Amino acid sequence: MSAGVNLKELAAELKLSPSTVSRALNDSYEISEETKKKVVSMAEKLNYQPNPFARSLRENKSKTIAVVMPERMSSFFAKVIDGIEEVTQQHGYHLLVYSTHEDVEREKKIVNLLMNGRADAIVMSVSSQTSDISHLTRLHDRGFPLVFFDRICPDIPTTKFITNDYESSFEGTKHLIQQGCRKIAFLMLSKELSITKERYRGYLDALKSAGLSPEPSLHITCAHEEEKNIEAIRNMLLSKERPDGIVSSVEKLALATYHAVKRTDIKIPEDLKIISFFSNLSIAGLLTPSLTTITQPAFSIGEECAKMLIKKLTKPRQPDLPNQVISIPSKITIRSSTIAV
Amino acid sequence: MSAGVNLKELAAELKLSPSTVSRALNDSYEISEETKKKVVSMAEKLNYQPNPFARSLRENKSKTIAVVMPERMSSFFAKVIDGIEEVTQQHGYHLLVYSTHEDVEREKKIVNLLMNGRADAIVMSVSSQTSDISHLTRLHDRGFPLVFFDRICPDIPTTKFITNDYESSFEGTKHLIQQGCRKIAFLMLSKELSITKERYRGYLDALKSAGLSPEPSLHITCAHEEEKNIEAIRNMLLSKERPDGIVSSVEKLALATYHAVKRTDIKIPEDLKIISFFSNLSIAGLLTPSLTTITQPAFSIGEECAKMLIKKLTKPRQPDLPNQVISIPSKITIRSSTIAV
DNA sequence: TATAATTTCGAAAACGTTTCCGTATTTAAA
DNA sequence: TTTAAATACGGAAACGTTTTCGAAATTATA
Repeated sequence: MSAGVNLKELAAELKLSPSTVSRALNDSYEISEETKKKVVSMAEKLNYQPNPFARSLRENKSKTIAVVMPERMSSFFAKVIDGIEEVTQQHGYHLLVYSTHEDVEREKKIVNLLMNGRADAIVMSVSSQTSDISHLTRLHDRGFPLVFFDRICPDIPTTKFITNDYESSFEGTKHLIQQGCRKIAFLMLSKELSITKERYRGYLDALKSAGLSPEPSLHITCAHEEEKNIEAIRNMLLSKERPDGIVSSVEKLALATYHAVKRTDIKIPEDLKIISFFSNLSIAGLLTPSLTTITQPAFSIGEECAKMLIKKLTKPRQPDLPNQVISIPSKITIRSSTIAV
Repeated sequence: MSAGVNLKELAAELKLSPSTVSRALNDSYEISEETKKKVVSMAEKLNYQPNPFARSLRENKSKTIAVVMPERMSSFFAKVIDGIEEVTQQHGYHLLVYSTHEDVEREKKIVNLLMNGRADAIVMSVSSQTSDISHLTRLHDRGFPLVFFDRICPDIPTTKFITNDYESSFEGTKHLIQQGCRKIAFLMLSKELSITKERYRGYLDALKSAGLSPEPSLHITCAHEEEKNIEAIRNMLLSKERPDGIVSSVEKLALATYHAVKRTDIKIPEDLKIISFFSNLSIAGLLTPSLTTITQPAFSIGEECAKMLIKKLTKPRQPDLPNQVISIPSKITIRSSTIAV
């Protein structure tokens, strides 16, 4: 491992004290322009790189933000992180990224590890197993900057970024009804999740306002293995109460539905219409038939999370992150899977 | 922000010196079992969390590994990172993740930032623009632990993890030929990339061994926007030299091909057969027709990268990372897109 | 019993920054 | 001309660990 010069050596080379060099590099007003020039040019010549740990130790901040999310293999989360990175990188921040794999125990472990100050803030989307949120409240109670996105904890008084889950789901369901559906299924992740609650509520209200009543056997909760999901959906599709429409509150289950349909002789959209929350637009257009989607503004959500945190972390005397829910609307794109025939 | 006790305060509480407490917590042989118990239990009681920066500064290591890759929105890279995380997490390492967005300037910036020791090692897959590799050689020359995967730099003498690109491409092309294709196109990312070179070579050799000759107009290089790719492929499909088979060396271009085909009346596999390097298996089976794939062992590649680095970083006197290319075979799964008709 | 070895712990240095404090020199104000 | 303020820098402490060195107390050896 190579050394590289440190501040003391750089100072010796310049015949200046370390304090002066440090101040010169940090553009302090106490240093003359002349010596600043000298210091900067020598620093470049010797390729001086400040030690981030010494700096973190002294300043008590790491210039690092942690992202904790349930999975990586999802275009939604990938885009959110891209959005976060876009703004944090401009401010010289680094990103620690963790996947909980939908496992609350892993989530707890990660959060507890992060409590030691390795990161200056956390942006988080909870696992589908997370119902006990004591590890997160503890974090927040300690004054640790924390924002949520998508899968939020409503009870923790901090800033949360979501899409208009209720309205999108309502509109999506309404769209199915307008296209003639009368028995509409709802596919979801764990019922604990904020997003499923909201989307479920939107779905129910849309049914109600159309005079339709929900059918419990048409409400499917996500299992861990894809194959199980496919079979559960297939069974529903072949059951007595078979639906003529599906609202999927999560990308994964829309794909599982297409798999399930492939194993039957059901035709989309003739026998079954489907709309889904979905982020991978390229794929949505490629499915047969192409899928009507509710697209969440993933990149923007990431950007907004990051902006909020950067402001909190870089401005001098910022108040706590306000207890508010910021909603960025989704966009419904109608494709073939919901065309009335 | 909350404090939490530090070592000195913990020591004061125990009426011991900081050095003793430190040694007790690190299970040093110099400390009696009795005081170890006391220290550990008090540490738990006060929820003592060692400051990672003080530790990093003192020990000159960060327990952090950086991952630098060209994009996040790819199931291949997502799976690789999952694999890396799987083993690093077990050893208490953290992951800094960076996306270059296929931009070599961003890649350089990131690599230069990492030179200051924020991470103990880097696992890297270069951008498609990367031809000048001086930023990477400099890193390696300084003795910085560095491994490559997938898109490697052959000229940097360190460990690289790839799949059997040449053979897979050869076999994939051969498969098309066996299914009756005679004019086979090749879709690729930048020609600079190790993977395209190898896969292209496999493709060419397969053509040659079948007595076929390559047609330059059937070799398409990836552009930045998806739409451009789709149009380029569509133009090729409608040109005079239209192919009856396609080998796509990258997932993105297989999807672009399906988009392009949708805009013509060409039928897969009747008029055109296609095979592609592809990681998103669920999607591959859902495309119409389902796509014959060459699946890289993404998760394993990630695991192996991490294992190699962990060994280097945790064992006491390890030699430099050996200059070798480790290949983990891909798996070809034949689906409908290459069925002879 | 005297000496050597072992066990168990403490004091202090070190890691590389930033910043508080002090001070010499120069410039402005009285 | 005398005093006050501004400018430009150095010395040293501090951040929270780990570890080197040393030493006291205990145990084993001669």
